[in-house]
Amino acid sequence: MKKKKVVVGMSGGVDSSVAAYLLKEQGYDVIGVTMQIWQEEEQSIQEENGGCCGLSAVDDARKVAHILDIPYYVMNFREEFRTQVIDYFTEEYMRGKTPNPCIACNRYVKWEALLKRSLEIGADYIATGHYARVVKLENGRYTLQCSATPEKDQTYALYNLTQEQLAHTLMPVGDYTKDQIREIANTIQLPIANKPDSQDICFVPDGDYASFIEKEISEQIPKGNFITSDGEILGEHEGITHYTVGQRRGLGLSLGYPTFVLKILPETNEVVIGGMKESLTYTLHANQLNFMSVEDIKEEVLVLAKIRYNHKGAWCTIKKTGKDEILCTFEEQQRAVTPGQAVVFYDGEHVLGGGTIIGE
RNA sequence: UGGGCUAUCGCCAAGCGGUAAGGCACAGCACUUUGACUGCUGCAUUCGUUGGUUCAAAUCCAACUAGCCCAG
Repeated sequence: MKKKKVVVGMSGGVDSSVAAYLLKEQGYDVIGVTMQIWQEEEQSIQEENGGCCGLSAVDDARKVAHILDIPYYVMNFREEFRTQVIDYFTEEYMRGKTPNPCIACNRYVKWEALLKRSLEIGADYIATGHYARVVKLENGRYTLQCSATPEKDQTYALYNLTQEQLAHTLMPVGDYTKDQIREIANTIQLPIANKPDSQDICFVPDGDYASFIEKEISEQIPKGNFITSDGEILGEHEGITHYTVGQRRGLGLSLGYPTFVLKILPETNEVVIGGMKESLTYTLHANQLNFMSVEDIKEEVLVLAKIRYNHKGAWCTIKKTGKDEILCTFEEQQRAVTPGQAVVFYDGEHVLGGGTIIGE
């Protein structure tokens, strides 16, 4: 029987390197690929930050591919990354929303552009080093199952994948814990075994995303007023792109009690501020839905929902309120429901689906 | 111009003769493949100024300065 061919997206990090190794051990015909998506920054900065998708990655990934004795290529996805991730990122912030670039990158760059090109070169699957598991259910649908390590579960960032994409996806790392993965990397003596985990937005290595946006659109974001929910002016803000709903630090407002961003109003260029209690809500509306373990939902369903990465999850009932709109009613109040962020629904260990948060 | 009140960290604010609480803000670190949240640590050798009383004053007294309130 002919070996199945799989393209592994290699970032040069521990997880994707071990993913390649595991697949090779499992008998796949493995091809290593690093996606070139962003290449402005200095290599030194990139390395310090351990970006997940930078170009310094190429050197490391190439070394690993050599050690594993698999073919290795670099593919250019800068155009897709620019339109699907960077443009989306800046546009969302300009609209007063808070985007999640990793989710967009996964959906449109990794699982659309990379998958397409991989299939073109004869691959059966693409694989990544994500901590998640692809499973096929009895109803015939593909979905994601939470990683073996709950603390390291990355299904949230992948909720947006389609059935077609999942059918061609392998995530071998999801069956292991982070410690086990590092152990494997050490055992097979990968030079990157102790490379730190990636974090922060990969195309904003210094973490100053607000300045990045101003550079992108080459104009100054206008200042405006901080107001209370009653409309009282509290002070001046640095431009709506500097804020996100739920944010506390960096407001410079001293009202005597902790204050949070409640709403961002791009029409009036105002940022609404209030106390902890005001940031709580029982409900959430979302659209741009994507279902995974089921084709759609007709009745109300009780699910566990995550409204941000690293959210522990909260019980709620979900109910469709339109063709592409859903209402989520939580059993307990949730803090800082943030427009632009994703809400992901879990049916036990499986991803039921998710969407983009519109508001309360 | 009389009379009264108040002046303590960027903001609010304890302190009432025994050697500067706390909250907010801010900074750093941790956490984190998004933005955030959260946690930890730091943050007035000094109490409007100048004198005085006292072993000892932010705390008592005096003058000065500034602000607030009432009377004109």
